[in-house]
Amino acid sequence: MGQGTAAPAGGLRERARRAIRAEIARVGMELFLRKGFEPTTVEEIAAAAGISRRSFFRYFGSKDEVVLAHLDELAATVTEALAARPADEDPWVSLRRAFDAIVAEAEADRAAGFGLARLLNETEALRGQYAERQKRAWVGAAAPVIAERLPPLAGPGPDIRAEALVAAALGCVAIVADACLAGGPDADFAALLDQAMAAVRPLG
Amino acid sequence: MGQGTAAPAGGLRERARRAIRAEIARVGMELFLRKGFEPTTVEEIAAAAGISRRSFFRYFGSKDEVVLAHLDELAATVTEALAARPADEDPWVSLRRAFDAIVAEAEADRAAGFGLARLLNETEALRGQYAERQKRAWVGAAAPVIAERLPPLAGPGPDIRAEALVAAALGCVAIVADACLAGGPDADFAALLDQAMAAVRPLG
DNA sequence: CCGCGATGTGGCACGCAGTGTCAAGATCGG
DNA sequence: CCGATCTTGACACTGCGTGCCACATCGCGG
Repeated sequence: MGQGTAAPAGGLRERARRAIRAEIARVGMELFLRKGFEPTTVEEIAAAAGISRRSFFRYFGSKDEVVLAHLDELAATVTEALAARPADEDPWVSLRRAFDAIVAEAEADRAAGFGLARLLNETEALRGQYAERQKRAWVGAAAPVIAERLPPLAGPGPDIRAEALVAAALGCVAIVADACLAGGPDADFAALLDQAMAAVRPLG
Repeated sequence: MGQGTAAPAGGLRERARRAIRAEIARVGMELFLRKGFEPTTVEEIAAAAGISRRSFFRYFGSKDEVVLAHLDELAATVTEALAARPADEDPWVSLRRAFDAIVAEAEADRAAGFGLARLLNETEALRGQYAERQKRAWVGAAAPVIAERLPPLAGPGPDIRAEALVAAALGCVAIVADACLAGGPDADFAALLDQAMAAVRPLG
C-alpha cells in the first residue's frame, strides 16, 4: 500500500488502474455534458464504461468526483507557471501572469472549458465543492512559492500572508469566471481578470 | 403565492411557519453538534422537532439547508455594517471594518461560532457549499454598496471591480477562518484578518 | 502440477436523502 | 354549519453510497 510512485507509472497494475479511471472520467463527462449532471446516473456511466455499478465506486468515491478530478492537474499548471516567474516580481503580478496559463488552456479547448464551466454553474452541489477544492489545491500548492518571496513578518504568530494573497486572487478568478459565463462565450477573460485584480490591488 | 412581506411578520400563518422552521433549525443544529452531521438522520431531526420526515422537507429543501440557513442573516449584518461606513472611505478599509461585525458576533457566542466552524470544517460536503453561498450572498449584497463609491470605469464592458473587491476580502476571511480553526480557540481573529487583508492590499 | 493467498470484480442487500402522490385533518370565509 | 384551501402524515419510489460475500484471476512456493 502507498506506492509512492508519483509521476508517470510504476506498477504494471497501477497503470491499468489509471487507464480505467481515465476511461470512466471520459465517458462520464461526455454523459454529463450531454444529459446534465443529475439526470445521469452512476448506473449509466458504469454501463458505458463497461464495468459494474459497484466497481465505479472503487474508482471514484462519488459521482461528484468524476467532475472534480480535473482540479489537481490545473493547480499543478498554475503552480508551475508561478514558480517560473522571477523571484523579485511583485507576487500579485506573478499570480496574474500565472493565471495566463489557465487562460491559454481554456482558449485551447474552448468547448471543453466552457462546457465544464456551464456544468458547474448549473449544478448547485458541484459549484461549491469545486470552488472549495480549487481554493485548497491552489493555496496549498502556490502559497509556499509566494511565501518565500515575501519579506519576513514583523510580529509574532503565524504568517498567512501568502495564503491570503492566493485566496484573494482566486476570488478574482471566480468573479471573472462568473462574469464570463453570464456574458457569453465572447467575453474577454484576460481583460476582465486584469480589471478585477487591478481593482483589488492597484499596482504602484 | 409570493407574499412579499419582508421584515418581521405579516400573515398569521406565516409566523407559525417561521417558528416551526426556527425550531427545526435549533434542534437540528443541536443534534449536529452533538452527533456530527452525517450520523444525524433527517428522521431523528424530524422526530426531535415533533414532525414527520416528510414535513421536514417542506421546511428545508435538504439536510444541508439547516446548517446553511444561517448565512443570509450574516450577510445582512455585514452589508448593514458596510453601508454605515463613510462613503469616501477606501472600500478595502470599509470591508475590513464591516467584518468587525462578524468578529463581534463570533466573540459574543463563542461556543456556537466555533461549533459551527468545526462542523463545517469536518464535513466536506458542507464546507464548499457554505463558502459558495457566502460568496454569493455577500457579493450580491455588498458589491452594490461598494460599486457606488468607486470612480467610474474608464473603458467599456462590464464593471466587476466591486465584486472582485468583495470576493478578495472574502478569500481573506476564509483563510483567516482556516487559520483560526487550525490554531485553536485562542487565535486572534481580528489580528489575523488585519494581517491577511494588509498583505493583499497595503493601504497607502 | 497443484494448492494457496492476495487482489479485483460483480451481485445483493441495506441505509439514507429526496420527491411524487394521495387521503385525512385543520383552518378560514361565507 | 359547510365547502374551499392549505397543511400534514403515510406510503412508495428513485438514486447514491457502503458492507458483505462469492467468484475469478494472477503470482508464489511446495
